[in-house]
Amino acid sequence: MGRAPCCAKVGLHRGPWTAREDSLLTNYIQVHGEGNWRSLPKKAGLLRCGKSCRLRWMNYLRPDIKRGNITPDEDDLIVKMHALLGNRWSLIAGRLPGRTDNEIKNYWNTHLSKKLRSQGTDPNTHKKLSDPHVQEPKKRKNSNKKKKNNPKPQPQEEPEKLKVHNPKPIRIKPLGSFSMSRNSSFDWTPTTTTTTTTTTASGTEVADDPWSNFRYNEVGFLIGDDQDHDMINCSDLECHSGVPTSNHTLEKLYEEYLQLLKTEDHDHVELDSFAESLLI
DNA sequence: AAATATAGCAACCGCTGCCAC
DNA sequence: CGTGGCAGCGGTTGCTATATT
Repeated sequence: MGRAPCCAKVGLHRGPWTAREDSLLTNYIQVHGEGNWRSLPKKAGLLRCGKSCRLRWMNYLRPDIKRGNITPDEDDLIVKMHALLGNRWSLIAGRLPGRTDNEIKNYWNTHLSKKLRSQGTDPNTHKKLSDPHVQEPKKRKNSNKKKKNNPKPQPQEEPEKLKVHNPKPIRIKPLGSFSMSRNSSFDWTPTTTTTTTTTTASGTEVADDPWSNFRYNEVGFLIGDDQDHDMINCSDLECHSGVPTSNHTLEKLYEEYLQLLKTEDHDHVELDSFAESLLI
């Protein structure tokens, strides 16, 4: 089909990112902000496809990324959100501050689907399997025949794991007067790194209520009534501070969701419609 | 200790939807 | 209204690390 590829493949770097490339990309975005991915690599002095730059930034370099150690609460939330939303990883990720869609997708595929299966639940339908052992995940095709040929050029060191929270902006489908602009970018500057901490490997600060994550992240996702923000970001500081948010429907929504979940054998139709409402 | 299998995750690919013209 | 360009998303692949034989 006549469409040109997103970038010319010739002369562009592919595969793992080097520390220098990471640095170039990070520095550029810190100065100019996100967006214009197509032209970004050229301006930043990177021999990368814009798409690749975007992915690297979104999944690895963003300062608000929280890496590793998915907590049991997050685990539980992912399962519940998946039951509602299916494989809409970006939506699920939007409710887990600091987590990326890619990370959640990987976590689901490697951990949660197996866990559910072992519990006798079909990870796709979230219904009980008649025989938990019937549907084993299919084995991977490649068995790593060729190894060590092309050692991965690892960055000299892991990017610093900043304990910053800028809950991921969520793309919301336009509804009425409220619309999203795809070109919106959050203006992150290093000064924002003073925001509060979140989960760490050694200890979690997640509240006892497993839905606290859900609740506060919802704030960052649905606000928009009284402002013209296209993408809403909400720091932990704001979200944990107890300051009432501008949207009471959030609480309502959350309560409604809780009610639905409380009923053990919840009606799927209701849940589906609730999920629909989340998408709007 | 070496070979092989498996797990985990970063990155790529290609499609879709939105927006501007 | 149709078309093209772009960003974003989800599925898949490829590579490394770790476990097992």
